[in-house]
Amino acid sequence: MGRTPCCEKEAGLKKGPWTPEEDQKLLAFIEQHGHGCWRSLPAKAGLRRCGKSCRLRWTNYLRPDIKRGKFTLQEEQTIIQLHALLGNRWSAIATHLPKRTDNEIKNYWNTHLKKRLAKMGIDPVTHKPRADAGGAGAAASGARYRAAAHLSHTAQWESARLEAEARLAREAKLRALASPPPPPAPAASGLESPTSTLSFSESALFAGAGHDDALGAARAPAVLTLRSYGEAFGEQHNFGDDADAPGGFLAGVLLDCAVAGAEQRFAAASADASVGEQQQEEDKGYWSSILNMVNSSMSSSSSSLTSEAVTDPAMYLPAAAEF
DNA sequence: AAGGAGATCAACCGCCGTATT
DNA sequence: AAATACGGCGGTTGATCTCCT
Repeated sequence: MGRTPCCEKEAGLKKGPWTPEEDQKLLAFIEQHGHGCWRSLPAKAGLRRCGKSCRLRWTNYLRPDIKRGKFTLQEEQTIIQLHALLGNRWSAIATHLPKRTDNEIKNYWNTHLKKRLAKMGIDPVTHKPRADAGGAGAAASGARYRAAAHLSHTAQWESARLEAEARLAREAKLRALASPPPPPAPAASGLESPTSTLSFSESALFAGAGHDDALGAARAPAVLTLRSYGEAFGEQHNFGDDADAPGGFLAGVLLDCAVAGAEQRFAAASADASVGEQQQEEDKGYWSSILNMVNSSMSSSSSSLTSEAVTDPAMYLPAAAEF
């Protein structure tokens, strides 16, 4: 009954940090044979490790397509936005950050971003200004609370959509394996995602931006979030009145948090002489870039993001601080 | 220079959903 | 249908590094 017995509990397996020799063995084996079944890999590669440990070492460290080092501002923004949408679903967030591992993103969130948001008076879990923060937080508008009330619903909506995307992708892959490949699709028709609210032209942007099609499609919701920033900004300023539009409310919360947090932080910084000028400049640049994204999408369209807006690389660059 | 505190991050642990027998 | 393995995920830990006193 069942599969062959697992030998994972086998005694004498090594734990702890990997040595360069072990890395070399694992790399050499995978380069030559691929990883195949992780369970049987250690024995074949001559490693006294469990398969799980090998898989982890490969996916988090040895894989050649891993980018290491400091996170860029754009990456930070993406993480914050996606965390607001998806919560602690690090693997889902990692699919939108090419070459970053879920473990790295999780670590970065826990050691940097979470603290930074908390310091700014934003609850890193709800992405709302903390009730006990006072100041700008206490002065939150009715719209902010209205937005908060919809947060859960919106996140669930987006989460369900992402799951549907994944399911459809799996099914498509299975179909592709079972039948000969279709002729190349026309450049811009008939490829709309059945679940995404993103137009093909928007999805295609990623595919044409140096990523493969699958990755481009996977990143599409990130664009959705950026567009939502624009929608929310319009909503907050009476540009639109579609209160039930998915994404808009959530983005409203984020934008509101960003502004309130920045205001509060700057006020605190002014009062507290211990906060250095450099830190203030960093914060200004950080939050103004978020606002810049909003403005970029606003200027191209008040209700939706055009392809021109997204293809403009300047949209992802830090804006000059104009506080 | 030394020691303590805090920050960082690689790796482990335990759980869960899916695949396999 | 049930039992079991496998792969993946998120939470947590602990060794190491860096900064501060």
